[in-house]
Amino acid sequence: MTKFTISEENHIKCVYHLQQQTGLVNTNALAAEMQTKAASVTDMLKKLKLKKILQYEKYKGFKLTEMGKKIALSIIRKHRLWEYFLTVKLGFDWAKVHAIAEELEHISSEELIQKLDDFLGNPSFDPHGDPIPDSFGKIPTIKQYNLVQLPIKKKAIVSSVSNQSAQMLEMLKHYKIGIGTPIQITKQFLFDGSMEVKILKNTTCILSEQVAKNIFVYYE
Amino acid sequence: MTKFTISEENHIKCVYHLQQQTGLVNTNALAAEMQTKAASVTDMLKKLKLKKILQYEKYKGFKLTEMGKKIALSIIRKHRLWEYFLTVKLGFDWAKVHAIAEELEHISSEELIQKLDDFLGNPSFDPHGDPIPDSFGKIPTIKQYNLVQLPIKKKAIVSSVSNQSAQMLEMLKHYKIGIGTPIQITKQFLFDGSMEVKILKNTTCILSEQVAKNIFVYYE
DNA sequence: ATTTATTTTTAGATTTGTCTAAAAATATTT
DNA sequence: AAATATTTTTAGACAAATCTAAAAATAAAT
Repeated sequence: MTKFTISEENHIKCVYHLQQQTGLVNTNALAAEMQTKAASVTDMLKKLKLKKILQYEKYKGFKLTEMGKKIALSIIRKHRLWEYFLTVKLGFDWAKVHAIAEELEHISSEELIQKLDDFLGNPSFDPHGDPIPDSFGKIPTIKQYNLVQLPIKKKAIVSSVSNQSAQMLEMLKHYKIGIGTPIQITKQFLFDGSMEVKILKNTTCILSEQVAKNIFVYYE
Repeated sequence: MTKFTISEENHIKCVYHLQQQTGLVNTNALAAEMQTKAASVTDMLKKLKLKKILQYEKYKGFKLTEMGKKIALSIIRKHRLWEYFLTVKLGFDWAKVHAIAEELEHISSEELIQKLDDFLGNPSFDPHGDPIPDSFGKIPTIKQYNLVQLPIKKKAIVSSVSNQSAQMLEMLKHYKIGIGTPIQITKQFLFDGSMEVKILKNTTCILSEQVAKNIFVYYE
């Protein structure tokens, strides 16, 4: 795979995210997302078209080629693996990891990413609950559930937490619930939606419905 | 501390290394080391002088200011911590880590480096045996010894290995000797310089003088 | 102490990524 | 469908980091 500049990589990644929502992407949308000007985007589009990253007709909008998608996914893979590393291994707050991963995702070594992936235990989701593509660009299709949806007694793994307020993080820290923690609902209290949850194999705790619906898990 | 471009950082680091050997650095030497042209170096020198990183008089050679040294040391710190991470945590060969660390050293977050340092257990030496400056730029002065110099029975920590041939690495892997491994000489055989070495608290092994002089340790 | 060689700097060009302002294409409204 | 508004592209400029070729300063050699 050819090498790209940081600016090129950022544009590719951004087009990928936009076209997930809208199919075809247009110049102004990309400019807004990239915090740059439409004219600059046009320049970049020409360059990326030449490199066969984009299908692009003047005034008509654009989208990634297969090659372009592959590159986007490899950048997203790096980003999410680094985010996982920063939170799970270095103990960063969820809120801070994105900006740092924006830099780390441009480190080029493929071997580094493969080894990092193994070191982390080949996680399927980053700390924000977004799936981590594998080295072929395949995105895991395992469904995520929040704890309200999780069947009782089913063993599952915490994959993400949607509400990342300080209070929430504080609470999770107290109960030693983190990304990758094995978890199991042992009892449900229907009158208020709260539940008893077994963590690891040790502790149990009671979580309110309010909290439970913000904790996401997957199983199998 | 102000922000610098990757190119600026690389020049600063390079001047630091050169002035360690020669005191004053001259244009051609830096150009050679940076794999660039003398004219490009002159341009960069002007820029760095303006930013008060260098003391520089036309045609007279140059060296870093105190500020410049501080910045150089913070880059070197990052480089060596990442090298340590790559070998000890990700299992990279010594030979491969330098190139990757050249990229990682430019990631800007100070908090990242502080957390990485803690995660690694605040190591004093990188896998090549070079000292890792602390967050104030202080370089550890603890002396390193090779195993031939290490007093018998003295408990020490493996800090680096100078001969990084495949055979050597193979052997170290087999005996589970790595950076950070506690080690102790239990017996010396004067007739051939070989020695019996206790590793961790478990295994012992016999190392030839040839091998022993390539393994570096520190204690206290 | 001249001449010659080496080192360093300047002057001017190039590439990359960005910008502004104006022109061109497309969309929307009356 | 003509007028107006919006979007997109072009044209030309600029800063950063590099280069080549030539000039200037310094060092070495006769």
